[in-house]
Amino acid sequence: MVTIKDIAARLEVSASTVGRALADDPRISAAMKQKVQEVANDMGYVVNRAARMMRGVSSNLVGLVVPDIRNSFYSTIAHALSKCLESADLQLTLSETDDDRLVELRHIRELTSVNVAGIIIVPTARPHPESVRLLKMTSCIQLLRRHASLGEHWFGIDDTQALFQATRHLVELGHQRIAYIGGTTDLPTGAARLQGFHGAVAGSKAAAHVREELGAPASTDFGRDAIRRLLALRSPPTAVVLGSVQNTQGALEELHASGVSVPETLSVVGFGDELGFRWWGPGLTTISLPVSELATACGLWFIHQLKQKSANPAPYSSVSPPTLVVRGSTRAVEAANASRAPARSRQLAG
Amino acid sequence: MVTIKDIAARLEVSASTVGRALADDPRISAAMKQKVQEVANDMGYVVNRAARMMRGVSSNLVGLVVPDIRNSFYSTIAHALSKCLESADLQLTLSETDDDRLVELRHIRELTSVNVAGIIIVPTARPHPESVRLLKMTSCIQLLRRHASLGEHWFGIDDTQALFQATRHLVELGHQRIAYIGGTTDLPTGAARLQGFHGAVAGSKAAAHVREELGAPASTDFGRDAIRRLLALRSPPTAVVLGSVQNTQGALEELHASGVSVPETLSVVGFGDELGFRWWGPGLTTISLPVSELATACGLWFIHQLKQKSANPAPYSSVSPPTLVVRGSTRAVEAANASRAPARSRQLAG
DNA sequence: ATGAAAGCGCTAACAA
DNA sequence: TTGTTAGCGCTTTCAT
Repeated sequence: MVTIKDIAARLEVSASTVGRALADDPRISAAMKQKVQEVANDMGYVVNRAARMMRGVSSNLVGLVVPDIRNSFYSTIAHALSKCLESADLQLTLSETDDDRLVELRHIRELTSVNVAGIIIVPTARPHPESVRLLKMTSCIQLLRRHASLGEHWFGIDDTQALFQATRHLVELGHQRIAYIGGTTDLPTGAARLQGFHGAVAGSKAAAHVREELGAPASTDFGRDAIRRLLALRSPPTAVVLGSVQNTQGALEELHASGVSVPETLSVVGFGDELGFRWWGPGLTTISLPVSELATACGLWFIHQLKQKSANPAPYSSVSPPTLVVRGSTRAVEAANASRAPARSRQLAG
Repeated sequence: MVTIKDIAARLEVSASTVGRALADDPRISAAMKQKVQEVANDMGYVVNRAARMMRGVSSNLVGLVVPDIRNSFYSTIAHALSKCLESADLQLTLSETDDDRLVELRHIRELTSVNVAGIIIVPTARPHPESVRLLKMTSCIQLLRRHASLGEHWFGIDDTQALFQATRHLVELGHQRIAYIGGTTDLPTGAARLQGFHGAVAGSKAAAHVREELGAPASTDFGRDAIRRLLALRSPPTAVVLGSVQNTQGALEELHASGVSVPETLSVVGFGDELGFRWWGPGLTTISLPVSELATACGLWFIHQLKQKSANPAPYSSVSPPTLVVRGSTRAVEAANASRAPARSRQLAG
């Protein structure tokens, strides 16, 4: 490895001169800078970040901590952040937690030990106290999910609004037996989405016939099974709204496999707008979330915050609005349906 | 930050004792190790990797360099590697090149400057000479794509075989006017796939009626446009085989949008087996690639190689076989079709 | 079984 | 404008 000393030796100047020249220090003459640059290039010099870090400067590494990068939400985020941080000469490191707080802790430990410039995290449901302690010492931004103990910096999506819109759409189409398939309320996102769902049916005729299937949000299997259970009911729902991408994917597979006619028998509103949702059956009506924009906003803010380098940057949080994309998988309950099915339900309710 | 010295001070021993205890050095008494561990935990000590690295030890960072993490190939790889490396206490850093050799160079520079333990890379078509030089100094494994200048370590897929199988399937179904949509031959993968396609039609009646649409493999738009062009031909193909995931996705969207009946009018073989390909129209017949397994194998090998820490590890490369998954989007040319269409083609060929 | 001390490559305070 | 020197936290001889 060629070091600053090697360059200094070759030019017969001191190491600090070279160091300063490389750092574009105003005290160094242009001529010297020029020469240093040349020799550095010639010898193939690359800074040793480790050494630099020992002088207190934090690294140019930014930790991204997500549950699973295969989830397109997170790969979209990783991409957007990577692009964004690149312009500030920052490198992204990737850590996957699998939604396990111990794995999360291990990764956070790792990240602190390499002195990351900061951490952008989609936290697990209840982070380990030690994780919390470590994150307090770093500049940390939360993404999508928000956990109070991890500080005020948060970029997220209005999950309540998302499910409210989705469900409202079904209510307005006249659906009364509406089911929700989504994550449990452990995660703040799960709770918020469920709340949106309830908010939308509240006060409508649908309120009495609502059914929830809550499970692991990151599992396609759960989505599949939930659909199966719903279809097996004596009076199955006429519409279903999904509360997570994976659950949606599982549900779509099951619906496709079981040959249920959508939207004739069942209206479906998905969560997220994955590639392929457009061509699922009649086209999936779904909630589209501005994930990429969110991540970019987060990255920009992170860089900004880093530049300030004030010990306690102003807390900031932002919520982005979701959009409902209406395609073919939802329609108004048919007259026949409306007279037959609700009659049954009414009995149940009464 | 609590350092080794702080622990030493508290225990009233020397820093080296603490260091050794933490490193589980055999010369330290069990009792001392015990005490050191306790105090370290108590004070919340985390190693300073930068300091450690200055002592010559390379970091626990492994650079993963891919074109675009949103591509599910690469996110699958990132996931598998991350899981795999985690067990060896290694961290993955993520770099996206966008298939731009200058961006690639920047990232590789960055990675060398943080002294990564190694780099796992899906190289661009023609890496910059400086990139090549830098990579020579690191332990580097190539994934999927292979560039001779980057050494012998490579884990990939038999691309030729993949397209051979896919195309052969169509030939055996009696198709004669078969089109190929895929990447240009700049990339070794593109060249290999095209070769597989040609190999499969060679000697068959289809050989004379083959048509190629070569473009950007990472572009869904190209797939969309290519399909449009093919359908507009006076004598359009009866079957099409795809040579990249994104091209496939674009093609599927276009076919869905334009309402072409598959497989009646056109048989389609996709590339890769994405979530959603199963439910596209009649189910997409496609080439499934063992990407996750590949990445795991690569990760395991990387760890193995790291442990050897011999200067020149034995070069190794491995090719994994693809599998053809037959679903509804391909079928034998109909009798009517077989008599009508080829008649036309034969005139063209004659 | 433990301690003292040197030094990794770089930066920054202090000198010249 | 450039040089000298100290020290970041850790590992690793060499001593004890």
